[in-house]
Amino acid sequence: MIDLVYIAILKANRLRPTTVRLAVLSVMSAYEEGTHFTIEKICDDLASNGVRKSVGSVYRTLKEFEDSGIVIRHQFDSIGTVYESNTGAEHDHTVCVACGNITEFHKTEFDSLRKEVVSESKGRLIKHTQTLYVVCRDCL
Amino acid sequence: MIDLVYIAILKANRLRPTTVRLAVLSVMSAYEEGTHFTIEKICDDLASNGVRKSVGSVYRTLKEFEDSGIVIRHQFDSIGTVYESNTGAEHDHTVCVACGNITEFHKTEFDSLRKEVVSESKGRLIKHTQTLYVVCRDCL
DNA sequence: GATAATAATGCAAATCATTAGCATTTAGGT
DNA sequence: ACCTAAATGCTAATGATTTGCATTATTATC
Repeated sequence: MIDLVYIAILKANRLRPTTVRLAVLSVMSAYEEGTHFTIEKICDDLASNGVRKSVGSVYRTLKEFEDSGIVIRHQFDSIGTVYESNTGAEHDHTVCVACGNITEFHKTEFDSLRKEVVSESKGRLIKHTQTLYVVCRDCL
Repeated sequence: MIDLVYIAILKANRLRPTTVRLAVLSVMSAYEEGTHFTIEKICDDLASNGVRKSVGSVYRTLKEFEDSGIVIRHQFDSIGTVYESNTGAEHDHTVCVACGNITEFHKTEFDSLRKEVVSESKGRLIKHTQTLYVVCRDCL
């Protein structure tokens, strides 16, 4: 069963392997790596697969996944809340203000600059967000 | 009248100098530069000054100010929506996850890195946001 | 300065995304 | 299989923000 992988993921996070959670993991796994998706998209995809689950449960599930680090939640201006699978790879985002397309980038130079800023203020860095709002190549 | 300055600001943005707008500009001007404030704070301060205005009007006013570039709106994780007067000076933010204190910083090196990222993807940069979530010196 | 045309305001209802309560169902250990 | 704890569905509640509309204020015109 393919579900074994999902069950393992859930167990690793002390979450019981229930139908909602397995189904959400399943539709998520069909997305390309780096895909950003909404709660609504998950619900639609569940429905397309003939899985009828309540919106409330999907909200709860995504929140549990966020708490467990299985997904990361983002809030982008004029886009709203989106999620992505957490690959563990740090990255920032570009959002096209014309088409809404979201991409990721990573430049290590940013990290050292951020460390500088935080050490100058004598604080401790917990996390960061950086988003570049652009008009992408295709929309230009 | 001190109001002359506010009237000028509003006229420059094709906004009629009405009591709500003047009052909001007035309470905003009492804040230190770099202060981040909420709608609720504005409403409270209006009330403290004996100015009774509807919440709806304050929302409308702040949106108009945002559209005009008089203020900038931000959405921070676990803090929500805050505004600040737009001084025209580009900057990013640090938010203390313990006390909620918001500070600003600017490092030009970030700007050139961002330009690099955008030019590599052949897009055009419209704006950006960068927020460092920290535990500040005082909270450590 | 009075007046007509236009914009702004207050108020309450509507909206939107998200959360919570509670009765019912399901999973895990024994 | 059985019991306890957790998960689910459903609906109502929430909180922040927006909107419709009747009333009031501002501006441009005479």
